[in-house]
Amino acid sequence: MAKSEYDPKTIESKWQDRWDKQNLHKTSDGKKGKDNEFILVEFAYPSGDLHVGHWYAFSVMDIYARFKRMQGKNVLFPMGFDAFGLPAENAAIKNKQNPRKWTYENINYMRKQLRSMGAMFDWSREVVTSDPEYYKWTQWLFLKLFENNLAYQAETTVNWCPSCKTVLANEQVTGGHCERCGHEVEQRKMKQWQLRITDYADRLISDLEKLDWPEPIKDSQKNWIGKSEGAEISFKLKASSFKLPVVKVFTTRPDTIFGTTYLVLSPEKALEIIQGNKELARPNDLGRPVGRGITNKEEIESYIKKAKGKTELERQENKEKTGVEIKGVKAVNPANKEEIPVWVADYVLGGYGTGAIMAVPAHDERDFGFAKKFDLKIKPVIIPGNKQVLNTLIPEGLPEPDDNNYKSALFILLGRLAESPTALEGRLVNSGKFNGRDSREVIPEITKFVGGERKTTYKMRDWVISRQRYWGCPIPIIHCNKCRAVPVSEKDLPVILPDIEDYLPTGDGKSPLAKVTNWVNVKCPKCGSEAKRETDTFDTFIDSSWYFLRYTDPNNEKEFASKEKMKAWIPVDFYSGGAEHTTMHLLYSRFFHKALHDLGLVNEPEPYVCRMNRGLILGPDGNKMSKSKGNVVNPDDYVERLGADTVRTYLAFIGPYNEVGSYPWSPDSIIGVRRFLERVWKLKDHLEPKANDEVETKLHETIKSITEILRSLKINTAVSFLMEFVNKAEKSGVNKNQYETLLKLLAPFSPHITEEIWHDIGNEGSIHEEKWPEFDPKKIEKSEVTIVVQVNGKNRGVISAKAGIDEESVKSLAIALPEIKKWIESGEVKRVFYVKNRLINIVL
RNA sequence: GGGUAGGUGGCGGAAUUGGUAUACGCGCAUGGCUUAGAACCAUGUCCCGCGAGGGUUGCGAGUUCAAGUCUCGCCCUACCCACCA
Repeated sequence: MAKSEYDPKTIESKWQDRWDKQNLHKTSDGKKGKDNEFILVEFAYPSGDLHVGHWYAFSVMDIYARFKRMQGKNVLFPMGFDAFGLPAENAAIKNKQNPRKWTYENINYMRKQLRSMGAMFDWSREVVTSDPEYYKWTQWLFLKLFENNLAYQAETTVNWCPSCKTVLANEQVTGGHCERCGHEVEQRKMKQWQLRITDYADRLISDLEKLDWPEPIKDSQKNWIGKSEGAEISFKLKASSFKLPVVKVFTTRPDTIFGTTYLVLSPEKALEIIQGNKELARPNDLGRPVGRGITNKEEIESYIKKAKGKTELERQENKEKTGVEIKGVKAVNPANKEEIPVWVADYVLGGYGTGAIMAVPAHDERDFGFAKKFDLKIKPVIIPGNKQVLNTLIPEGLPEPDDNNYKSALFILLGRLAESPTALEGRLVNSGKFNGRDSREVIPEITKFVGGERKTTYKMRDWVISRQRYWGCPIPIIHCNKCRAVPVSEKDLPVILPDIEDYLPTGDGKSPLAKVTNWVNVKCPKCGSEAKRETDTFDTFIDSSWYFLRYTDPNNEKEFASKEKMKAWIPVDFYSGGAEHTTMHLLYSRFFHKALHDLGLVNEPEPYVCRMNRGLILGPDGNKMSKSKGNVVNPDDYVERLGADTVRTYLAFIGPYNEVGSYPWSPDSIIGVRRFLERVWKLKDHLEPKANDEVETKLHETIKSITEILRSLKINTAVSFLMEFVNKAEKSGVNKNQYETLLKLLAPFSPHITEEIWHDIGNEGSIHEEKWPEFDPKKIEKSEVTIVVQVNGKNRGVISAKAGIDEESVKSLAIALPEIKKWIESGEVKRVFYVKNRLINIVL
């Protein structure tokens, strides 16, 4: 055993080669006496370069997977590429490259980089979503949804990104901008393929209860789905000489209906009504266009035109309310038969609820703002039940309302309420026979009274899945004039994405594939007449909605995955990924899985038992890494300079992995980890023949702590426990046995250096196939404990004593201490609190 | 405006869940080895005070023998969502 320098570069590539040759990371579908454990990390997007974020995502989870494997689990830890989609295509176009060529070159390069991490990925199960062997099954699964009416094509208002020249799903628009390119998104009416995710809204919420997920993730999914329960209530419209249709409004607060002082229609809804659209507003008895009762039609039409021209961004930036009254028309409040004005305003959204609201300015801030601006009536109908709120509304000096002054107090109260609305609960006033009732309790009764219907609405919309872009999975549908949308027959799958020269997005609402006439023109599979292929491609999130299923059976040519293999691995035991996917991929794939479950294609209703969102690595300056800020850390440089083991262990050490924190990369701190590994390395030349008892105790404490901590992924403290042990070992000496245990504990973090030393000190076989050390509870039982002595809750001294010592003995030992004596002399001991083996507090 | 998570040294962060606050690492300081460096070694490092001692977990109150941890009020930060009735 020769003394040598720690040289990670040589060691790391040496072991990576050997592990490959030994097939060390190949996972079988079941091992005798071992439980299967599926540990999943969101697969890589082939953006071209492995950045620190990838390292953080994969290498820390690799530590966890290795830990589980050493603990005796049969661990599946696969890797693949989410290779289709906008970002790859946009990047390829920017680099004037064919998207296919660009993507596959990136994948090859990234595979190499991923290898340098020394992760235990089972590459034999690799999945690439743009491979026909994979997307054949994406198409097949889609057709199952289509056949069962879970996929449909419909004309709706959709998000259109003029820069990416395609539609986007709601989830892919943030703050009115395209999630991918950042361009402003427009609203367009287009016929698009959609999936009925809204049918699953309730189950997507209720099944969250079954999952072992952090509450914040559940909350934001619930929030996104946005369930709200309320009622639809009809308001009759009235004009001097014409009957007009009924308008339905959606409200969560039917209890406030007596306070409705006007009605507001969204521009979309108003258009339907003034044009006499039959769908939502029935034509009047005379069959005449309903718009005839309206006296300022031009004004309204020009307002609607303007409002619809606004982009999302303009709406958001300009919260100043605008609107126009529909003159000559009144609505009848069904609660009190009052005639109230009808307005059009774009603060009411066309796509939510019924696209029309009853405005209650006294109890809704938005309505209040609008009423103030246009000088509309404000009528309070609830007085606060909350005393505090009540008191802020009563002028000082006025006694609290009692029977005598009730009327005057109420009068003042209502005046105040009309001046500034408060979202309230309390007692109803101005509400006819419901006066005095509790506002919440009365909701069902009032709803019934006005002929309303209980109704639940969701913010979430159906998932728009077609894209007018080249680089995606073709939608396996053939359009025939007679038979309409016909599925491609199973034997003809996959519909191969043709190689084309002219792949640039066209912007005319059609995919570039539409120009490939010899591909587009086909015979109808049903009737055999001339037909055309669907030319849109799938949203990438379709590809990623089921990739984890394919990992269980990646080479199956007959099925997307066999039931048997899925039974062995699904549901995923642990899923780690980015927080940005909480309301995208994570929601989509839960839905997708549920749909497949309903069709009997998968066994489980939920795909992921346990989910954790990881945090973010920031640049050294504390800002999000970006090329423009020049703070991008290239992990390859650090691997080259300090070694992969150092980078992996540093990323584990940087902060807790079980929280969505953001941690700045510190070029200084990482050196501390390298020093630590150097010290582990040097220790091998200084092994003692005999075990030191203190070191032995520390070792077993370390085993215990690390085992507990790794389970919860508070992995940063695991590294510090290892450091503490090495500090101790350097001071007091370790023997070979203890050192080997240390190496095993360190092996998941730093697989190369530990393997090298493991062999260097005379072991055969891989350290990674060793069993995880177990601690001996007897060895961590302390014979001596340090007990803190407090006087009146302040630390005044410590005593050492035998573990398990009783209160009386501790008390007399404590009182005997000189530094305690002087405190006690000044008073009489009244009470004593003793926490076993830890603390005694003497209260004077 | 809504939801969620947080505020602990110069910095990243610990704290057995109510029991010695600042573990571990970085940085810094002093000394050493070295021609020189530091990715080396040793010691020190929350603040005030010469000292006994006192103070300290965003601010203010409260509960408790004991509070970073529990309760209430306020302030601030980050992320996600946002005219969703």
